[in-house]
Amino acid sequence: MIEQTISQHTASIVNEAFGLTIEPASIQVQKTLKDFEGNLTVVVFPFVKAAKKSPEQTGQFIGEKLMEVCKEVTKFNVVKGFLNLEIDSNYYLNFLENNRKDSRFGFSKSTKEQPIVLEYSSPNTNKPLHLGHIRNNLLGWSVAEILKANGNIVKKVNLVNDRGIHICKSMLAWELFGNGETPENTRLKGDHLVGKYYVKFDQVLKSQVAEMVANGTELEVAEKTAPILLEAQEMLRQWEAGDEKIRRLWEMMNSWVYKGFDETYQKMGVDFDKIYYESETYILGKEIAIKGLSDGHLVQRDDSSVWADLRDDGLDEKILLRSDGTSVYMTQDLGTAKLRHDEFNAEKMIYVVGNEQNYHFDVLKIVLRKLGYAWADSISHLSYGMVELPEGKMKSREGTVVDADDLIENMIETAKKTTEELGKIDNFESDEANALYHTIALGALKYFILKVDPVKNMLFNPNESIDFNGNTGPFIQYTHARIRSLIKRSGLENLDEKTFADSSVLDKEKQILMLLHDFPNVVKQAGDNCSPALIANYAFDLAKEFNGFYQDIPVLKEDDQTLREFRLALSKFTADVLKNALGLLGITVPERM
RNA sequence: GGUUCCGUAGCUCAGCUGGAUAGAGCAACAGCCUUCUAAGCUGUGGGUCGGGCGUUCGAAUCGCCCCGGAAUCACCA
Repeated sequence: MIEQTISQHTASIVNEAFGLTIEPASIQVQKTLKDFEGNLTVVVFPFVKAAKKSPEQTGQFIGEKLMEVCKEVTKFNVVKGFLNLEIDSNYYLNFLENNRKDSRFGFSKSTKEQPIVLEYSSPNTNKPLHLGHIRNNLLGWSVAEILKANGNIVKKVNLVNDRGIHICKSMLAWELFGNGETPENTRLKGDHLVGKYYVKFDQVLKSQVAEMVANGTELEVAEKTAPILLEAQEMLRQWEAGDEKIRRLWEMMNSWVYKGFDETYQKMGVDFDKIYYESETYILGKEIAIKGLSDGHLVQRDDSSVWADLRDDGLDEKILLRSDGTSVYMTQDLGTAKLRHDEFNAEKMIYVVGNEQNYHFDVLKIVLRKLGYAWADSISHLSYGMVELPEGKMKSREGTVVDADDLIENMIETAKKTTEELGKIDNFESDEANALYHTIALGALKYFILKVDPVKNMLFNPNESIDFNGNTGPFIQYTHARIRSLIKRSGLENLDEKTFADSSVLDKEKQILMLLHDFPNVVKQAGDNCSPALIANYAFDLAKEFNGFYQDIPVLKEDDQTLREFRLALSKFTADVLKNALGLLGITVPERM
């Protein structure tokens, strides 16, 4: 990388001339601002004191020295404390030569042996997926791809929350009011059917509570003792006792949900290497707690409940075993963490879970550390913000959730409508057209979600839907398609044997080359920060730079054969990088659109 | 109340390991389709980077204090 070369040279120049020892990595070499001449800029303020010269003189001095030792630097100028360097176009042409045929440009080879285990999705099986789950799923899948691109082995796991009181609520309501409805005889997607009865339960519960209150019961009491709620709790007890009839009902309804989820997962393009079911893992963790107690890391109270005391770590006390000896959510997570760590020999374990559980993961790590597990610090929580609607938070009770399936269907419909209006598909087969609608719709949705920094809450306005113009997935897809068509029309698809060492390069082309040159860095940074947003914004910058330039330069009409071929090669490489970048976001690029 | 996170243009978001005149897109306005895809391009207007103090050659970026918003603090998951 040219930036590093310059850093190193600068460090040794500064060391020799001013006696200042400085880490090359801490020297700032950044892109030169648009309005100044040059490509890369060294910030020389940090050396001024040691140089005992003015910033301008210091810059001048370092610039002259750099010209001597660094052949890639062809010119320089100094503005205040900024040393602007012009980099030899041949450097970027060589870069193009050496990388443009590499279909995995920007990605590292796998060098690791231990995998990173990444958990995401982790749905409840009592209702269909909504927009919040979409953010989780897209983030998880994309981060997995980005980590792979950085040479990691990644195992994607899903811990399905398939048991508990919420499931029993759906089951009970279906039993009472279902009239034998099934996905087959209602033609409803299984998860939606089950979700319908979860809502039904809530309605009945509410009316029972209202009735009790009207008859003089206190609200708080009513909310805890409504008949249908007691019945659901009884059902959970029977489930835990292994009651055959309840188990059969449970299995049947869960199987409906899984089928529905699979369909949604498939549409989103996400998948898993392993699926855990909480019904199989919820008992784990108890032993860990018991052992922790006998090892003296935990304390037992008079009612025989078991607690972890985290007050030394600035947190509170946390219960791990109830007085009846059963485990809580935290205890289960201790168990599944250990299971996962042992099963995969994981180097790292990442949990993609919403930021409402930040506290939970803080506690989880500290408890594991307290219990003496050395790998506690290999756990990290990839926390992400909520998706909010213009009215505020999504609330399932108030019917303000944006359903995942509905949203995807709407987007595909919009993509279809827009495409037809633009008259783009006149010569498409219907299969290709349908595939295109899906590609564009999902491209828009994925980009919309992933371009936002994960830690931030984000806003989704269903009325405005998702745009296809501007800083969007379809814009980048469009740029790619346009390049592919350009190459196709040129009849020069195979440029692999050509070299462009002597081509003249325009400033704007250099800008594009510099962006392409940056891609491996961006991938690395995205990996370090687990942030698809960096990739998304990079892809947009690249597409915009390309579009803005080649819009007005006639590539195919160019008389100079070498220049034409150079521009085509640059275009093709840009298309490949766009494809690679979007691939990390799960966005596919169409050949034409 | 304690803890954590967020606050940048009318709206949605970049920029944050301190660097030059804070950037995009949308919306608004003005142009560009006999020229490789107009899902595009070019231009105009729009900002006390929530507020204050501090650190320094330099702060949207770091520290402290306020203000506003969110999450969380269960023998729920």
